[in-house]
Parts: sequence; structure tokens; C-alpha cells
Amino acid sequence: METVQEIIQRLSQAGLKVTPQRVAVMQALFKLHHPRADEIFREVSQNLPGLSPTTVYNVLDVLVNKEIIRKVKTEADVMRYDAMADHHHHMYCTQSDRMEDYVDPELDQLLSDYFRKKDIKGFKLKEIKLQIMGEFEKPLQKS
Amino acid sequence: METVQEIIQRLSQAGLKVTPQRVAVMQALFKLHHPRADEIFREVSQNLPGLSPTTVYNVLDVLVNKEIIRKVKTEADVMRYDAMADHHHHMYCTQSDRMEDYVDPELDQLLSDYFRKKDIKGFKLKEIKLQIMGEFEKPLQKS
DNA sequence: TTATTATCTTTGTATAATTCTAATTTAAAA
DNA sequence: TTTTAAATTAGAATTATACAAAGATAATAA
Repeated sequence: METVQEIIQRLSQAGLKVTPQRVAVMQALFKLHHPRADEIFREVSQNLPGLSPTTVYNVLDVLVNKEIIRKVKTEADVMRYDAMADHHHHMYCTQSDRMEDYVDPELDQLLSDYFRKKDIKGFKLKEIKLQIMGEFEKPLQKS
Repeated sequence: METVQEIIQRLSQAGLKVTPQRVAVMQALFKLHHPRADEIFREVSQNLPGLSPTTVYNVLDVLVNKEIIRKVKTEADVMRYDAMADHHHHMYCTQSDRMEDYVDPELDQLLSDYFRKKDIKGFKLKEIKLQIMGEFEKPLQKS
């Protein structure tokens, strides 16, 4: 969970103006779990009445371009957003659009070793992300 | 490249009626490379004038549900579809929307061994798919 | 601190992808 | 064949997202 200070710092570092809208969108991204744009809009609107949906899309686009956050598409065809603190993978439920983070440095090491040897011709590899498909056994708890 | 015979057989096996629209959509899926719904629509319309876009969406949904084809989840806003002959991964260009298949049984073995040991709690794993992000060195040839 | 300016946000409209509904047609079983 | 459940269609509706122009504001430098 990031503090406002850290959010402000991240925005500045990226050469972005620090606006209340941007800070609030980032906060929503940390608070909500892989939210959709409309969820962010609703959340942020509570603190910033009069917020425009366009602003949310603009802010999200800017953050994606600066690689501060990421877009992720789920099974259900909705776009979700992810504050990408550290490198991580995603577990997807094949029955719903539920999605969770999966962090596993050991696996990352294994993969990075493997691909160092492998070296795909004509392709400069930058990152490996896993989509781990399956079913969650326990239903998601309401927060 | 699948023959019409094989496509018909696959549809029947899944308990689906064999309609010209379905066969044509499957053919388009093999001909085109990870097409979007609208690309399929345009392709199939050439042979089946008067085709409705709704039909393309319906057919794609049915095929996805019967696990004959797959939706490909990317960071792009549009959904792409994949005739899933064999298990494979995807390589993505970070500079464009280019996307290629990546087949690597050795890697699959490695991953399956790893996750057999690992066993994520509360999650029934079905499949691992890699998103290999990077840059293609040579531009794609026009077909 | 204040003025300046580039950047951001907003409003309102537009567009594109996808879904819905209800009517019509068709593949396949009897 | 006839029947019927399943599939397709047209057209309207919805939804998410993008656009363009005007107004507001954060950051820079005077």
C-alpha cells in the first residue's frame, strides 16, 4: 500500500504534473484490486465530485504509457488496470473474471535461466509474464 | 491448415450443428492469424454475403465455450481469437500489435514439473500460458 | 509571490465493439 | 418428409472508450 508521498514522487519522476485526479486514480488502483475503469471512476468520484470519466481514461492512458501501471484483459473481456509495483504474474479463473497476482521469484529465476540459454532468433526478449489459468477453490471474500 | 472435413468433424464431435457460417468462421480462424472479430467478419462475408456480425460473435462464443477456439488476452483493447490446435504460447511485440505463436515442449515440461512441486493453495491449475514480451528484429512480411 | 505557459481536465459529442430482442430460417433427428 | 430445437438474421440498444475544443491549473521562472 503506497502512501500519497510515494505516489506524488512516482508521478514527478515520470515528468508528470501532480494533479488531484492523478493522485486519486493511483490511490484507487492500490485500494481496489485490478479495477476496471468504471470502478476507478466511481471510487474516485467520491472524493472528487464532478470528475469526468474522460479524465479517468486520460489518466489511465498516461500512466500506462509511462509504464507506471498496466492494462490487463480478463476472461470476461473487460479491461482491468494493475498498479505494477513489482514484477508478477496473474492467475485467472476460467469460470469468472476473477484474477489474482502471483509472485514467485524462484520461478522467475528458472525462466530467466531457461531463456538465456534458449535465445529466440529474431526476437529481443524483454519480459516473461505467465497467465496461470485454473479455478479458485474458495470464493472471493467481500472486503 | 485444417481441411473442411476436419472442421466439420470437430463441430459434430462437440455436438454442434454444422452450419456454413460456423465452418466459414473456423476456416477464417485458420487462414487469418489471431484475427479480431471484425477481421473474421470481413473475411467470411466474402463467401457468405449477407452474413450478420451478430452471427460471427455468436459463433465465436459457442466455439470458445466448447473449447474449440480461444480468446487471446492481450493488453490491446480488442479481443483476438485463436484456433487452438496445440498448446502454445504467444510472443508479443511491445512496439506494435504483432503477435506470434511460440511452441516449446521442453519449456512446457519444465513448467509442468515446477508447478507439480509447487502446488498453489486453493487453486486448481489447468494451464500455463506465457506472454513473451519483446521486440521482433525483422519486420513482418506481407503475405 | 506572482505571472506565464504548457499541461491537464472538462463538457459534450462521436464512434466502435459488442449485445439484445424478436422474428425467421435451417440442420438434423425421427 | 416432417418436426423441432438450434442457429441466423436485422435492427436497435448498450457499453466502453475516444475526440475536439474550451476552460482550469500545476509548475516554472521572473
